[in-house]
Amino acid sequence: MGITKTDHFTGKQNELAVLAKAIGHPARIAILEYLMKVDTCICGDIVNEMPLAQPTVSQHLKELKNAGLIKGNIEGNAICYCINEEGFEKIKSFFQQIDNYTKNKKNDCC
Amino acid sequence: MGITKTDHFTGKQNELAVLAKAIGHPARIAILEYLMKVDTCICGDIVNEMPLAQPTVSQHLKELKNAGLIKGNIEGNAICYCINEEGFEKIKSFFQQIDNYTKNKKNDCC
DNA sequence: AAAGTTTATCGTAATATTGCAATATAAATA
DNA sequence: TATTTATATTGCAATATTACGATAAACTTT
Repeated sequence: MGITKTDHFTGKQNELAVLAKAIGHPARIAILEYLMKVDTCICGDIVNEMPLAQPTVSQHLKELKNAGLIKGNIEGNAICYCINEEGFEKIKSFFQQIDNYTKNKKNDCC
Repeated sequence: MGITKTDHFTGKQNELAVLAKAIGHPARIAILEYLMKVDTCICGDIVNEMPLAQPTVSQHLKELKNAGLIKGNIEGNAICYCINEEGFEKIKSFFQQIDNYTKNKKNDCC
């Protein structure tokens, strides 16, 4: 079908899935890494840094923004994108949960 | 196209993308949470806990296993699945990197 | 105003994902 | 050995994703 049955899962599970899914593409990871590297909002050359066509990069940026992992403002004829820490905060607790679990894990059969 | 241009990205970026993508589905998050909750390898009732048909759950388990997020052994006529901490270790450093960045972030225009 | 620059959107093709019914496989048990 | 139980695989339909050319939109510069 290709359609995810979100109705059957909790809001948190769906929210986390959206965030993880957004990270789940090498181009989007490369974009996030680039935004961290330059540490500035004059990011007009993201397209030049990517091995993808401009419309494709634009689409990936849109997805990152929709997921809440980056934020951006219009600045003249350039767009200013940067990391949105709020999005990452939401994922953090999930990984802390995993971390916590693995430290106290009792079973060891696998 | 639907095909990801993995060739143009680094091995790390692709590896991380695979892991994040595997987490990027509510059913797979629910499975991971369940495995943590029960903290045992007698996990034969994952299917009963999920609002999905048995073949669908089996497929999601397979994807989690392929990504290295869970591991499993055959135990009689039941399968023993549990969290594979190695997979999560690989993601951890990426989030630490993000965390580190947001703490020292200089720009604040967005 | 015209031309240039930069990013977004539209349309489309190719491939991937999701989900399930049907069936297969494999071990446990009667 | 036949039946039951539990998981995996196959095959398929519906939808989603990825990528890009063409074009639009919006601002800058000449």
